[in-house]
Amino acid sequence: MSSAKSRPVTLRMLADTLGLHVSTVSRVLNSPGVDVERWAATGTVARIRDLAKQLDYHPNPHAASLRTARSSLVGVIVPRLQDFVLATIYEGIEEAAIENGFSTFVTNSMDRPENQRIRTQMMLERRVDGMIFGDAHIGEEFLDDLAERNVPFVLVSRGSPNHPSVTGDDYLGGRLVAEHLLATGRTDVAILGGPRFASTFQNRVRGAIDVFHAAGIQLPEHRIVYGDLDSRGGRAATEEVLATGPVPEAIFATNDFSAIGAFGVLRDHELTVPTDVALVGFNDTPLAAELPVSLTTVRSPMHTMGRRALELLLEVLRGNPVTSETLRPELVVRASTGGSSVGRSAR
Amino acid sequence: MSSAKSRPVTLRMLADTLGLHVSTVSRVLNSPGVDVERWAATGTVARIRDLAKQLDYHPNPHAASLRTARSSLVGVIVPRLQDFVLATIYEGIEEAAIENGFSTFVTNSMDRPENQRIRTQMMLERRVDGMIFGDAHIGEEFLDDLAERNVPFVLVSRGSPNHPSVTGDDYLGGRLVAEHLLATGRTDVAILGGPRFASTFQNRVRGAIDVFHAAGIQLPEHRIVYGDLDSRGGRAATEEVLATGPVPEAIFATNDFSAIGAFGVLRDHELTVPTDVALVGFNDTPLAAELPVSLTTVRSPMHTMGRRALELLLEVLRGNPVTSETLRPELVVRASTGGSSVGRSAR
DNA sequence: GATGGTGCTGCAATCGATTGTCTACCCGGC
DNA sequence: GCCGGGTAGACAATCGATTGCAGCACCATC
Repeated sequence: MSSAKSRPVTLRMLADTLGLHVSTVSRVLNSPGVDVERWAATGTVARIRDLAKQLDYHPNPHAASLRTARSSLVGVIVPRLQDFVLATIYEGIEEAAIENGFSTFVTNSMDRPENQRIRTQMMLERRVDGMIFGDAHIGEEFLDDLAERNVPFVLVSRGSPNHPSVTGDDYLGGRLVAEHLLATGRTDVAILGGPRFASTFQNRVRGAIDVFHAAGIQLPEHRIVYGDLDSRGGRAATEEVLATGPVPEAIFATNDFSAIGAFGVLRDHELTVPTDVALVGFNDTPLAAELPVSLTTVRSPMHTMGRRALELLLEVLRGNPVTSETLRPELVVRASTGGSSVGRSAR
Repeated sequence: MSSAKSRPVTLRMLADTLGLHVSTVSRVLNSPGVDVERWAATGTVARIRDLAKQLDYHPNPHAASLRTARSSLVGVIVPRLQDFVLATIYEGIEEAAIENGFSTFVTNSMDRPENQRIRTQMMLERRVDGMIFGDAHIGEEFLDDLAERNVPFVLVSRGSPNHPSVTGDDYLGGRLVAEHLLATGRTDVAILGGPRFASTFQNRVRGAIDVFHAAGIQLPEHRIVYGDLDSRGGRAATEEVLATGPVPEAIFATNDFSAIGAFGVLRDHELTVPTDVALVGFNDTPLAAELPVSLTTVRSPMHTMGRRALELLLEVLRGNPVTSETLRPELVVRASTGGSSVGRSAR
């Protein structure tokens, strides 16, 4: 009745129906384009290829991986896929993986080192060819261990001095924000600084601080609040800013989600953006442009970052030397710093 | 110098160093708990297990899959991982997969049927044991084809009459919203209805319409706008609502992101939420609670939905009969319909 | 006419685990 | 002394593809 789940076509089936040996068929199907002539007569090549197409042959990846000890699999670990930024980076990774005949496993570490370890272990047991980490912690020795065990990997989004990575230029991003704020006349600025273990946030903060410093402005300690930066965390951090000092002229939220939380708090305190307080986010997520008061932010090439990370990993897998890459961010000025009074995207 | 990437431990190594046969070792390591006694003497079992632990043995999944024709892999296709809702569902899927010794591949279809086909094909070539689709389209024959080819799969989030699925009760969700709006005195309501091919949105709309209808209210056609519902789409849809009729008393945005777009448009038109227009979203994403005016919405158990979908798939894989499941949503009343004037979450 | 390519294809080992079938041994019972 | 029946474990085939090594035919060259 039901077209039984017919066993997949194997190399042997092809070989037998063609009266050839599996090895011949294998070589022909694995040789790209022209240099297949090296392995079989033109007619034979055609017959093999035709039959393979006709029967919809696809090699069993488990058999191939068993033999070659390569799996064309990469493991990806991110803090959290719910985070738009990481989801986008992953989309880039996955897209590039497909283009290169690779497949990816993703999992969340929730930024907890023990998860990172366990999940990495699981992926290695699955015999992935390499790993991509989006959740590197500053000063962690885990990555060094892995490198010592010769596990191929690259970092994305967050960097680490001794390992190849693809990141945004967060330091520059931070500088751009600070310069924009200075240029629009705000010198009393609070920063929602994100977790201390993430290079992204720390570099953004450093960039901003350096610019202010160069302008002769020293941000007092209570103006920088560290902590988790989802929209909830942004709310908490902003409350803290308002609780520990006078209302600042501007708030630099080092990601867009925390900016949304900040918006809410400011509104609760009957403070208007941008007249009472200017607000800047980071990442230019789609929401930034669509908020009631559109958000000034820094656009970072998240998708590209993911793509490049995968491509870098491929280089590592090929045994080629690689160097870390830094992608250039771009300031997007909108209404929340008085850029354009319309609540529309500037795109 | 560098601790060479020592070849992984194999069954044969264990067997040889213990002076046993691989088959014995295999059986012992694969037998759970007690009935291992069937295969080897107590002492032998201990020796095998100890050595396996000591050498950190992990079976080569490719070898096992080749032999057993099972991979413990599942493929997941979602419209887009950037979408918080789908990302959360996927997190649930992945979590449950890990607990059951499975691994998952995810990919985006961007809701385009040809992508769905191609990506599914790729996953089948990777020899996944089953598939989970989060992007079912109403009236599409692709899933029927797959079912006919005996590919095990389940649907999640969006349902389809003839295939097992785990969904939220979107119809009920729609009803809850409409009842709440009626109860708070709004009868002229516009609905941002989402794409027509997605059961989720369509059921939410139907639920709302049915309630109004039962109350003797017939929503005019121009009050329901269909189309993509990211924050950008929500903006466009809301503009259309305002352009094609008088300002409604309430807007039911069938997901939270479109509600954010709606917020922006209303603000541009100098309309206040909830006094001029009430606003309701759907999904209760974290942003909903943190918006300047916190958003009334419907909480749907996204994470659980993902978990159940994977568990359902496992039942299918075991050959057990399964029935679709519907998870109960919950109305969360906040400031955007006048529920609580504070911009805080009610949590 | 022997030698040596070269062009095409076959042989067989191998990757690591799973699993149906067999065997050797021990024990008790008659 | 022989038989039946466990127990503890070994043997060997198998999954499907990859790849080093031959082998053979045919032609050209010296």
